[in-house]
Amino acid sequence: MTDLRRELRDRGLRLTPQRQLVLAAVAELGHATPEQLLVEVQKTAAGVNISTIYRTLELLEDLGLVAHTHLNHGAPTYHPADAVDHLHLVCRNCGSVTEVPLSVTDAMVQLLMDEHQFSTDVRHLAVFGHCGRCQEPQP
Amino acid sequence: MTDLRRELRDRGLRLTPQRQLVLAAVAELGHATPEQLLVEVQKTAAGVNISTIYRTLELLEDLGLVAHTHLNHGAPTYHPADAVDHLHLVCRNCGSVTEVPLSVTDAMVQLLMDEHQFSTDVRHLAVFGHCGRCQEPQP
DNA sequence: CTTACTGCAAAGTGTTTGCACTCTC
DNA sequence: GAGAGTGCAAACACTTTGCAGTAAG
Repeated sequence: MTDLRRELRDRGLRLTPQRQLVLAAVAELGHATPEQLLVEVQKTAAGVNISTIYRTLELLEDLGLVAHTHLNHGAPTYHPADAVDHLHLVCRNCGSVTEVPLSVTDAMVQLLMDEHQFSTDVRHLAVFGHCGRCQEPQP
Repeated sequence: MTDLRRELRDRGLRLTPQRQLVLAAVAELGHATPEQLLVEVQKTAAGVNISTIYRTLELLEDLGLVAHTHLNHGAPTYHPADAVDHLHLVCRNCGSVTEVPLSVTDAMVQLLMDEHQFSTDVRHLAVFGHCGRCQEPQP
């Protein structure tokens, strides 16, 4: 909160109720789409517009306070950047999103760095497949 | 091609020039957006409409002949399903897409299966980060 | 000759932008 | 007060849909 104020001032930007509310909503909801965040924010400030949500999310992402992932082919979902200690498993059958520890990617991340000089941004990693309850019908 | 005809007939569907052309374009272009596929198809058949591209891609994906991946937050890219022997590395800075052997994911895929009963669909895996030429400026 | 398929145009999502007004600093 | 930030409405990019005409079987 005060953290946000400082981050903003350092860039000559301003702290507004909207920005505080969007950041709070991202923290509150876990992973939510812009539309869902709008609904949450409007519980407190009914007049807030969707375009403000988009502009604010872009800003907060720039500041490194939130991150987004594409979990489906619709709208992206946003979550607090510091809560990124998990990987998203998206079931293509039932749509469920499971979170697992990031450590499962360690070997891959290491390989990509060593052999391809590629530094993986784990905050944007979503893995598609089929969850335990929806085991793939043999194709 | 004859393969396509059979696949279609088995479902009571028809082989049309449009469907042949879209499948050929997917094979030709590697990974292309619906819009790019339209342009390619129109080189041969100028009258083809974008909605036919979408409908055909959905059908071909259903038949298991093509697959798609979201490499950026715009349009998805389609590629032949049988050419899926690589993983996409997407640079968030320069936008370049590098292909690396799927084997880099082996350890992760194994872990997800063993510990989370999750079968990974590698055809939809895109990894974001920074390529060798765009090494992440320390945040 | 039946009905799957296509082209067209219109509507639906999700996102961005220009502008005048407002509020933070 | 100066100018960053907001709400609004309109534009944009991508995708889907209803319908009447066309063509594959």
